[in-house]
Amino acid sequence: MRGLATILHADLDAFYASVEQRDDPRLRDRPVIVGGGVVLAASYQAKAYGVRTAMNGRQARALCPAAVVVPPRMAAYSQASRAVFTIFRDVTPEVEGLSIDEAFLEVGGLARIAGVPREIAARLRARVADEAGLPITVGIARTKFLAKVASGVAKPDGLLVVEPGREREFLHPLPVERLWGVGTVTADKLHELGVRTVADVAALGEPALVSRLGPAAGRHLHALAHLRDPRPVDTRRTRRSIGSQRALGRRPRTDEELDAVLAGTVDRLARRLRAPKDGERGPTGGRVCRTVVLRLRFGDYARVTRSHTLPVPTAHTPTILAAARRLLVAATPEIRDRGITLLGLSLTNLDRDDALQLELPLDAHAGPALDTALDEVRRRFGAGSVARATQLGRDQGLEAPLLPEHE
DNA sequence: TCTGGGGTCCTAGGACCC
DNA sequence: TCTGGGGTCCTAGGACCC
Repeated sequence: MRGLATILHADLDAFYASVEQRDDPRLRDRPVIVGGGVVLAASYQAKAYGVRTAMNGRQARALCPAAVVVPPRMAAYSQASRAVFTIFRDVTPEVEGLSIDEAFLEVGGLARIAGVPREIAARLRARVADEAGLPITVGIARTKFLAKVASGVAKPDGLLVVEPGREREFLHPLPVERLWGVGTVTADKLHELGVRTVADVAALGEPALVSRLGPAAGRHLHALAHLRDPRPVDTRRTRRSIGSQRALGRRPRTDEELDAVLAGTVDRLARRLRAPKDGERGPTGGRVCRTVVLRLRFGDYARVTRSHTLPVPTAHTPTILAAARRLLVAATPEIRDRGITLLGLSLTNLDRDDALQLELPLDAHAGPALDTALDEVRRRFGAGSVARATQLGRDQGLEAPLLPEHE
């Protein structure tokens, strides 16, 4: 039973840099850059000099010579994130994490016990400041999209409510670049159509947007410009892929070096699959993957992917490594040709690992160990499951010798 | 600008099946 | 013998986000 949707978008400000300023008083009120080769985060004092996330480190230091550059401490950021998400979930169980530092909170049902949304958000901001020591901006609206846009407008350390009925006057004057989902490419395409504000988008009409941006993006943007966004806060979203990649520099690499990097990457990823940490999206349990994606960046910085889908989902390191190696070997001639500057791997098509793994002695055909195992299968998957599994095994050409005929 | 590392979602073409 | 539409799965690439 959801009441009228009221959605908070809570977004920590300059997250990594704020954690550094919190943990080292000497950094407070000073320009701080997290990351060396490239800027992972910049404090607002550094942003004032034009420093931006993802900027080249040398360029950033040139813009802001007074900045303190600190190496990232990912463990500290994870811990800070968990503390903040604990506060979120204390406000409402309906929390949907978007990333390490932002989430949607549905507070529509809380009016009678917790007050109006502005009060709920003000208390949330105060608690995050007091208990986690971090600045956070909150946008409030009837839809996710507007809440997200509102927090972006209110940053840093702000609170902005888009009042019901006043959505259009808030949204339409904004430049299209403000919209969630519009990046440089889409913004350029819109500019070519003479579109600069959201009002221009709304006036354009869906067919024109679809023909320029494609069906999904066009329809989506058209709906958003007309304030239509039915997406509810979804607490159950789970990860769709995990990945890891490493920049390799320009130096030539031997096949052996690349294989070692690949093996290390597969090992880390497979471990994460089998035993994921409780992340901002809540406990995930064991996972399996079915598709292995090799990511390469050549010497000229062009990127490609090569993928393979396995017949059966797995979290088995050697199985994943074998698939990844085949992809890498197939790409080796091109790598020799063009050089390689990045090697990465993604595991996608994730699913819950709900396969029941039971170890049985080899001679268990009719023994009590088998009966116990089959009881467990029936308990977990229902009375007919053993018979279905037997048939499935036959269909796939397995003899299914352990499964009794009479089921 | 000599360019990280972690993700999400969409598109398009080909294979394959009915 | 040729042609048809609909649907799913796989692969590769691209835009976008933090």
